[in-house]
Amino acid sequence: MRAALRLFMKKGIDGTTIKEIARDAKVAEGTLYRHFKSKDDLAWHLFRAHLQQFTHELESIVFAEQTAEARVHRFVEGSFAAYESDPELYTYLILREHSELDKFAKDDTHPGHIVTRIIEEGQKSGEIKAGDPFVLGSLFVGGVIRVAVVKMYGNIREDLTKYAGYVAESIWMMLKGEIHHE
Amino acid sequence: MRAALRLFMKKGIDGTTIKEIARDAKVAEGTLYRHFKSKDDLAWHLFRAHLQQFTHELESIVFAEQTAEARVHRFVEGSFAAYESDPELYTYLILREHSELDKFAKDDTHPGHIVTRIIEEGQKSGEIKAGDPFVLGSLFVGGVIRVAVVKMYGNIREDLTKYAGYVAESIWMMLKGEIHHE
Amino acid sequence: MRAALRLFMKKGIDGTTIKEIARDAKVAEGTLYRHFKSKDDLAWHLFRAHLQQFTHELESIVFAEQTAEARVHRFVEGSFAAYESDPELYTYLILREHSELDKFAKDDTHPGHIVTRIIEEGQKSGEIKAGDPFVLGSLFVGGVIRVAVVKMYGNIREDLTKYAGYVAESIWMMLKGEIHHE
Amino acid sequence: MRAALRLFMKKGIDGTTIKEIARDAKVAEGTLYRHFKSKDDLAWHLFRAHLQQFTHELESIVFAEQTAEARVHRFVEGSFAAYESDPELYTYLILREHSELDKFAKDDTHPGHIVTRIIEEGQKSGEIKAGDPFVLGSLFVGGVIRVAVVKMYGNIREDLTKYAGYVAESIWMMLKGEIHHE
DNA sequence: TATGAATGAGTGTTCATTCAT
DNA sequence: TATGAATGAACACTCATTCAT
Repeated sequence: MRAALRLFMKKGIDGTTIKEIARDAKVAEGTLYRHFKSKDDLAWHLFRAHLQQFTHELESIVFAEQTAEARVHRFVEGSFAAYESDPELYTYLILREHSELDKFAKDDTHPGHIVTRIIEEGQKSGEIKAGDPFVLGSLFVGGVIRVAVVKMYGNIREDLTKYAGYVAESIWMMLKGEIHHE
Repeated sequence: MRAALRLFMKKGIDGTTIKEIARDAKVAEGTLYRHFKSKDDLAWHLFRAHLQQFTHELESIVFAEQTAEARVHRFVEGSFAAYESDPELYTYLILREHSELDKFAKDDTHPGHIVTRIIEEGQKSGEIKAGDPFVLGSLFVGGVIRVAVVKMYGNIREDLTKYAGYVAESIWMMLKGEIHHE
Repeated sequence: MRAALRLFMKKGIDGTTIKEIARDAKVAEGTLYRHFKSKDDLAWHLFRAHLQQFTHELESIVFAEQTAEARVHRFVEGSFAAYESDPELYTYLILREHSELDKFAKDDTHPGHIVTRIIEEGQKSGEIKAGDPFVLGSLFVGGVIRVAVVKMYGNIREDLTKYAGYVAESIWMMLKGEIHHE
Repeated sequence: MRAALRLFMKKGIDGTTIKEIARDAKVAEGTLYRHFKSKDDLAWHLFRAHLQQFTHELESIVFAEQTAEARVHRFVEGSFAAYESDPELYTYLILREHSELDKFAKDDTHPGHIVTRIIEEGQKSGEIKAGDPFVLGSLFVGGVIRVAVVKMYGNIREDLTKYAGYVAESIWMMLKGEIHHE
């Protein structure tokens, strides 16, 4: 629901009332309860459904590639393209990941897993340097997320897709195995 | 206030009630209002005072160094040491930075500024490669933050200080000027 | 709202809680807020709407008469009839005029204005004696109000309408021009 | 307590906090409880003591006179003089008589009793016309009170003592026995 | 099926009162 | 005796949820 998304993003989940969502969505409050068990349920669906879709799309794009380096590029491009295609939605996804949504079980469907897999497979093949995959994965995915956050706060003005290549290369510098000079 | 910190961290600011804080702190609700004008005021003090102190300390450590590379190391070490010295506090600082605290003015005292300065000065001296400092800074600081978040969620178990050198080197690979290939 | 009226009258506005009103009115607290923005809003509506209606009705009855003496009679009759038709309401109107309602703007719609006009017009025509119209008006309206208050406190037991003629004549003795000695 | 009086008058009893009274009186909150059992006790003392003193003084002045007419004059003069000598105090006495003080038992010491006695004795001697003494007394005392209220709200600007003679004569016109033309 | 008025538990906050110092 | 920090019951008000229409 677009209306709920916009409101959740702007004012947080707790800060948004069912009345507001209903008004913006031009339905009655009671009607929302035919579709969602509760407000939390609505927030959870909104979050979960979109995150899942994003993760799956990104997954298929990324793992169509065979080299770790290409995968990193696809991941960054895919993430930035998604953000720019719907900044409202992705802002919500990023910013509400923690905070109010902590009450819901953390689970498996998360882009972090893509990154972990890129790294583990890359390490196995020697393309990516040694080190705890969670640490390396955090550096990777944390950077990508942060770029979006900083853009959202207005310090980055250009379309993120412009930076995708640069960002992917930078991250690759950080990850690549030292031997693979070639 | 330890109790408030723990609760804010666990359940968010809006999700925590004054009654809970008072009970955990073993004082009466009214007593809290002798020290803080409101719940938001409490959250804001908790956030602001500690963030400021952390930023200032980190700043003096980092800029005691002259080379960009050393600065990056100090930044990572300082951040991880701070986190480990009081994970509760830093988890709160990291997790609540966005979301509920948005209602308070975003301002100047933020570790992000340290990173931006490291990068801008490093670019001037040629130690750090060209590129939008906010993009590069986001990659840097986003990675550091994310490592702490992932540790908090349990996927990293070791003391973060153990990883500081590795993380700093990784980030340095990402930032360093290409000329410096030696 | 009957319940609110009764309670406000008995215990004052500040002394009455929303919970009590809701209980007496057999609705939930929240329901009251569908109809009134706040407790003050409820008190204000109760006060204002009724006072206005009373003033307007009294005005048209009084100024249908042409002589000052007849107007005084109509004013007293109208006031006492109103009181007896709904002592609860008028007790509230009289008792809460000052005190808690001071926070609301004092304005134009008030029976005091009727009295002032009766006196000013009566003085112009020579029917009413000279003197500050506000002083004379206070003697007039103060007496009428006080009779109702004393009845409310139980020292007068009969229906006030029985006294209307006597009271009006008494007031007229006080107001009439000295020339009009028959 | 001057401070309490001023505050009670300005903001009502419920609207005034012990903290405010203590601050204005330059004592600690706890100290007030050495002198008064509770806030209501303080209000009650303030009200009762002053009302009693006023009533007693007025009583001795009024009943020093032997004729009803002179007594009416003394009553009005005494009331207006008291008001002007301390408008703050008498405003409090008049305006808070009902409302918040209803919680305290209505009792005997009240200027209304003076008026009732003037009238009953005047009727016995034939100086004052027939009629329910409470009705006549209400017209009398209600007028006097109202003049003070209207002055307080600003519609009468002169010193009330200036009007005392005029007001007393007016009231006397209303009360005097018809035979006593002399 | 859709509505939105009604509900009442729960919120942040206030403040009369107590009591250790 | 005087203080003022601490208390916690009580308040006005909100809002997720229900349910008669």
